[in-house]
Amino acid sequence: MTLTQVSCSNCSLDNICLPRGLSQTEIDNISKVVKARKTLQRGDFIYREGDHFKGILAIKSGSAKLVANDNHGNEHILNILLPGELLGFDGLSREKHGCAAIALETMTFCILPADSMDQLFQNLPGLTRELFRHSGEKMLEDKNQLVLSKRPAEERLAYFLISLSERLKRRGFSSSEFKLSLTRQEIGNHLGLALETVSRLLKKFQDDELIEVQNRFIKIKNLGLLKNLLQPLV
Amino acid sequence: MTLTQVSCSNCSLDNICLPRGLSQTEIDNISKVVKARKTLQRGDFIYREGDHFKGILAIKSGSAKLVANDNHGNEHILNILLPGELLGFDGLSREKHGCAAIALETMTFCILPADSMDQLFQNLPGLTRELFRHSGEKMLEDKNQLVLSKRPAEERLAYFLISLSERLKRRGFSSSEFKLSLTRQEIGNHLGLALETVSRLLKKFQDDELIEVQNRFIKIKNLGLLKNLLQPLV
DNA sequence: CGTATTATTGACTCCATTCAAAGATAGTGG
DNA sequence: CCACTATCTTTGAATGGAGTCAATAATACG
Repeated sequence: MTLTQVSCSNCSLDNICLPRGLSQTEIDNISKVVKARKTLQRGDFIYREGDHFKGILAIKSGSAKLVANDNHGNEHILNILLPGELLGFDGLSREKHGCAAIALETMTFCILPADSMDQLFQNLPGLTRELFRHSGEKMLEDKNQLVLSKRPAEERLAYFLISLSERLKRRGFSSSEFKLSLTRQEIGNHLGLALETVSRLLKKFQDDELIEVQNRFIKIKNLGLLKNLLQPLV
Repeated sequence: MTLTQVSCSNCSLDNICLPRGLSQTEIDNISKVVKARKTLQRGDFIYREGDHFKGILAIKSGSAKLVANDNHGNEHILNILLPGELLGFDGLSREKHGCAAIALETMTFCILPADSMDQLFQNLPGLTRELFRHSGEKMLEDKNQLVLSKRPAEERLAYFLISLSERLKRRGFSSSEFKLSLTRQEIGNHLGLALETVSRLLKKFQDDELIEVQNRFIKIKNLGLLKNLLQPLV
């Protein structure tokens, strides 16, 4: 993979990515060390479990999944990452990645290289705080997922759809219509459900006129009712 | 609660707490801002959900639980914290705590105050890295829990016992005999199981001579066999 | 010593899984 | 462009693991 210099100040993600809330000088400083990698295709590894930590990544376009493997060869999809979101934190503590990141579709991303991070900590306390903020945010999401994992199948799937919708909205995409770049298998894996259960529930949601499903395209028809399904959460 | 000045350099937790791997000068710098709070009792709140973030805490003695509440009044125990472990990260991103922390038994802790953190980031990149390391560590644990939440009851309980044992060992406590400061209810809540299931499984583990249970005292008799139960994990 | 909380044990029920088979979709090469 | 294949999705029927309900026993606590 080749690296190219990027400019954060004219990036289309400027106010949803790292620099959010930083001064122009600070952004210029970041620009100096941020690199962009070229395009990946569905199934390509962004990094593998055990890979040396090379930095925090920001998704510019496309999406990715974080995957942990147990020693029976089962994949566990821990997280889905959308444009403007950061990944790589799983490599922060041990210099090695604790799980793999895999492209779900054609995607591009930027890198905040590990070797310049210490220097950034010293020069840009604002960035440091922002990174902590982001990592705290990720932890809260994990907590939510953990609470969710104890809830019945219907709630899990409803929450999954709502959460995707809200995250897409936050990034300026349509929150009511989107394409899932995941198979039923992958959704089920992520939520701890059998793929058949996912299929049945999507059908049920459609029958109840909460959503419209066309293969991997989802149209949310009644967000209110969908949210009612997870009354007990949040 | 009253705060008192502490010295990190002669703390009994010196090499398992924050300062691990920092220079003497750096430790002295931390000492200047770290405060200690007085003793809490079982059931006391360390902080509540929604409380303003006041800093990262380090447990000196005793244990605590992190609890999230859904809006039906159900508690969800997200994590158990042991001596030498850090908490408070859930308040880092939004300046407000995302969950509550409650003492499980008599306990004491130190505080790295929020208002001195920016200053520390600038002066002590080593500490910043250490904090990131710790927060990354916590995220890996969360990932493990997430993977675990999809596994059958037996594996979840086995993993819970093994994980406690290993964490206690790392901190210099006995890894084969310890007191659970949790009720069956709380264990079940944490693992997403009914309290009856926890009771039945502890009995089963005892019948299989993996452990010895005496109320809340646990003695691990055959760690190897216990670990076999979770072949598929880690 | 008596009361409240916590733990054990059994019987029954149900949600989600597994197994199985058929149908739809996407991608490939002739 | 169509046929062919691999992959993914839907749907039904049967099974089982863990939950719920209920009653008793043990422990902790004032």
